[in-house]
Amino acid sequence: MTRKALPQPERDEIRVESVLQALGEPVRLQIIRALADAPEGIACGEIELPVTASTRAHHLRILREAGVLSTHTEGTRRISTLRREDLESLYPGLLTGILTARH
Amino acid sequence: MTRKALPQPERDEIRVESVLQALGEPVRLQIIRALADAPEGIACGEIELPVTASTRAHHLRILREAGVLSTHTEGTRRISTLRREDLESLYPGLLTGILTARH
DNA sequence: ATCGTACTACGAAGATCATCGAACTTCGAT
DNA sequence: ATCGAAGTTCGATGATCTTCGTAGTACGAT
Repeated sequence: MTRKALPQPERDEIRVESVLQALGEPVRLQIIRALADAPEGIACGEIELPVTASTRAHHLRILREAGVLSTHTEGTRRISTLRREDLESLYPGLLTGILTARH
Repeated sequence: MTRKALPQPERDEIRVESVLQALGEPVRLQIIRALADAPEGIACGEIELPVTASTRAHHLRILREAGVLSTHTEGTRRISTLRREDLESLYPGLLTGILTARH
């Protein structure tokens, strides 16, 4: 089984603006909440979403390029995980603030 | 001198999604940073921004309707203040996280 | 080697958004 | 009562974004 990480910004390349823009979309917020409940990561197909697979891939790419999540391949699957440490170090409290919100 | 508050959502009507969407825009982030440095509030014309007055008004309205800031009139001027308490209570750490970010 | 699964990349369509100028309102000052 | 300053609203324009279907890639299993 092969394992490969997809390109993503280094911690010091992450910009608030991009992170907030990435998070300010309902579907992507849903993805983040799903990932928060799965520290070991989730395959993108496993997240229940009201959009097609290609749209799903689009949103995951935006989140990854913003630096919000990390993705690596495991066979044909792509496992995504929240970049909790990086986000917490850059914007302490932001993630928690978002995740603890009533929804 | 007349004083009147402009319509804005109650604390329990504020939605994360709207807040994040409001904050995920460069000009609006600039406004928030300016407001954070002025606890007593700022007249919208006093914030240096690379946009015209009407665009400025547009952004302030979005921020107000999202529940991020509060606006009241003072004569012909409109003073805006960050809704720090409400935001801190709803999403603890979020504002601080954003404001302490390198930019 | 062929097949199915999981996912991505591309191009198009429609929706949403930022921006502007022009017209209008409101207030304070002359 | 007229003027100027501060700010808003409206409609239009162009840019950006979400969404989709189709076609394609990569991998594991048969």
